[in-house]
Amino acid sequence: MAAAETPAPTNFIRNIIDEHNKNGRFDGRVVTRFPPEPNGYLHIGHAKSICLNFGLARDYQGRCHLRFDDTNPAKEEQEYIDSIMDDVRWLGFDWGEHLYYASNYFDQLYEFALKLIRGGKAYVDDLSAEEIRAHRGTLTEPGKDSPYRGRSVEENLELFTGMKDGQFPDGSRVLRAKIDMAHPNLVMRDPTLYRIRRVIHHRTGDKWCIYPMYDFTHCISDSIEQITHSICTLEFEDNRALYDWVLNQLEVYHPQQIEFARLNLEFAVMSKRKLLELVKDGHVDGWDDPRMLTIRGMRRRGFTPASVRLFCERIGVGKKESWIDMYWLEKAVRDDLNPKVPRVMGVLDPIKVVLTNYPEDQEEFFEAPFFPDDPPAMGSRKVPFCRELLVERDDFMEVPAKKFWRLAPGREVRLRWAYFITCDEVIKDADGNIVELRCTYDPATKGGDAPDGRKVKGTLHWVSARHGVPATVRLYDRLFTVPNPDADKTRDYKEFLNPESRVDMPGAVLEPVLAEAEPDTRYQFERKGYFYVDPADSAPGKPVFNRIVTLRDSWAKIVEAAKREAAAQARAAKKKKKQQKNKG
RNA sequence: UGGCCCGUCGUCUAACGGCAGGACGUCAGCCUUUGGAGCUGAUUAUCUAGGUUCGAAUCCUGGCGGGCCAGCCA
Repeated sequence: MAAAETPAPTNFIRNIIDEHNKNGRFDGRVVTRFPPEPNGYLHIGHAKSICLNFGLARDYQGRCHLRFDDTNPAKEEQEYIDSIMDDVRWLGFDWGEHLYYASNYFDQLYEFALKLIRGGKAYVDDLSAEEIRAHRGTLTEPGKDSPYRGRSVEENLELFTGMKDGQFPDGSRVLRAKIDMAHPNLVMRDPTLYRIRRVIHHRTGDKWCIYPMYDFTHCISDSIEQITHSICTLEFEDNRALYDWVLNQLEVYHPQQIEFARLNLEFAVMSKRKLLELVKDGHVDGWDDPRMLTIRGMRRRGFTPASVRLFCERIGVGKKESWIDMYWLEKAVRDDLNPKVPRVMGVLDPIKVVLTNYPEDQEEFFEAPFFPDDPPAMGSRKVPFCRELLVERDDFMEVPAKKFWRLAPGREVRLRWAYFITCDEVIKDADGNIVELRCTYDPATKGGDAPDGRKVKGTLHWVSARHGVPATVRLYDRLFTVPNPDADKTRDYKEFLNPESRVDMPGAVLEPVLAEAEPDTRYQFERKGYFYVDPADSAPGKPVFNRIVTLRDSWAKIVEAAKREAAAQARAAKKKKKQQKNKG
C-alpha cells in the first residue's frame, strides 16, 4: 500500500507527553478524550481532533474516551449522539468500554459544588444576567463585586439546595465561583458554575432543574476519568486558568489541558451555525450532501476513512492558526485511492465517433486490466468495441491549441486498449455545433500498439455507443468560489457559493461492467477522476456515481497558464498604448 | 491605558542554545497504452530592532503583524 499511514511525525503535544513520561507526572499513562457536545454533526475539523486524541492513545498504548459533553439540554439530542458514535467508528477508532456522558456525573458535580460553597469558594448570586454582565467590567476595566458576594456559607448552602429543589424560577439565581472581579483574565471574574433551567435532559429527564456550566463540568469530568492530557482548541486557552483553579480548590486529580489550533480549510465553512443554515435554506441536499465537509457528507461523497486520517496526519498539529489549502484533502484521497481502486472507462460528455472503415455488423471485445500498473492484482474485464463509439467532447478540438495532444482533424490518437484512429471529417448541425466525428481505424494497431513502432501523443478513453450504459453521474466540486467566504465582513458568505459545486452529467455513458457496480464501491474513471457508487440513490442495475475528486490534471494547468499569460499580455498592451497616448 | 497565545520555504510542519530538515507545491529531466501513477534532480524560509552567549529560529526586552476573551453556550 503506497499510501500506508506512516508513523505520525512529532509535534508539540507529543513533546509534552514525552516530557511527562520522562518526569513521571502521570506514571507513564496516556489517557485522552474526545468530548463532543451532541448538538450537531461531526465535520472535518472534528476529524482532526479525533485523529489526534485517538492517535495519541494508540501510539502511546493508552486509551481515548468518548465523552458527550451534554450539559446544555436545550440544544442537545439523542440523534446527534448516535450519528457521532457512528462517524467516529467509521473513521476507524474504538473507545472500547470507555463511553461516558458528562450528565452521568451530575450527582458528583453537585457534591463538588457543595464542597466549593463550604470552602467559601462559591456563592449564590441573585443578579440578573444583564446585571452580571454590567458588573463584569470590560477588557480594560475591572469588574464590581455583586452585592450577594458576601453571603454566609450557610445561606449559600440553603439557597443552592433550594435551586436544586426547584424553589426558584429559571434564571433567577446562579451559582458563581468566588475568585476575583478585578482579574485581568475575564474568565476568572467570578464565573457562573450552575444555572437554573427547567428543560428535559435527553438522558436525565426531569431529574434536574439546575445544570452545570462547561468550565465546571469539563475539568471535573476529566479528573473523574483520570484523563492525563485534555486536548482542546486554542479558544480555551483563557479557560485553562479556571480549569486549574477548580481542580486545585477541590484538591482532586489534575490532568494537563493542552490547546492546539483548530482546522481552517480554504473554500469551505466549518461553523455549526453556517452548516445548519446551508442545510435549512436548501443550498445543499442535507447534512450528508457530498459537498458538505461533515463526516456524513464526506462518506456520501466517497472519501475513505484512511484518506481522512491521512489528511489529518499530513496537516500536522500546532498552535499557529493556519489555513489549509483544499488541495491537501484532495491529494490525500487520491493517494489513498490510487493503489486501491479498479480503472474503468466512462464518457461523461460524449460526442459520437463513427469509424468509416469498420464493418457495420462487426463487434469485438478487448480484454482490459482493471489495474494496469499491476494487471494480476485486480484481474480484467471485456470491453466491447464497434463502429460507433463515444469519446469525451473536450478530447477533440477542431483547431487544436498549442500542446493539445488529443483528437483533431487529421490527427491520430490511441483509443485505450483498442486501436489507433485518425479523424477525417467533422460533421456539424445547422447551428454549426459538432455532432459527429468521422474517423478511420488502423487494424494493425489492435490492442493499442503500432507494429511499425510509430507513436501517438494522446490516448483517449471511450465507450461503445451500442453497448455503453447510460448512468447518473454527478460531479462535485468545492462549495465556495473563494478561499475564505467569511473574510469580507460586509458580505454574506453565501454570496460566494459555487453555482457549479454540483454538476449532473445527463449524457454520461459508461462501459457495460459498470451497470452492475455495487453500491459503496469506488472506481477510477480513467483520465476523469475517482467515483463512488452512491449507497442511497443507487438501485440494483442502476448505479449512481458521485465524483469524489478529479485526477491531477496537467492539461488544465496548461490551459490556465495560457489564460493567465494572455491576460497579462493584454494588460501590458493596454498599458503601452496608454503610455504612447500620454506621450503624444 | 487589560490578559493570554502565535509569527520558520509558496503551503503545512521539524529542529527544546550547536550544520535550518521533511512533506506537498513549483521547475527541469526520465518513464508511461491514464496529460494519472512512478523515478531523478533543482528551487525557495527563521516578522523586526536590540540584548544575553564562544554560539540564538530557540532565552530576555521593545516594536510590528495575526488570533482569542466581556454567554446563565461549548
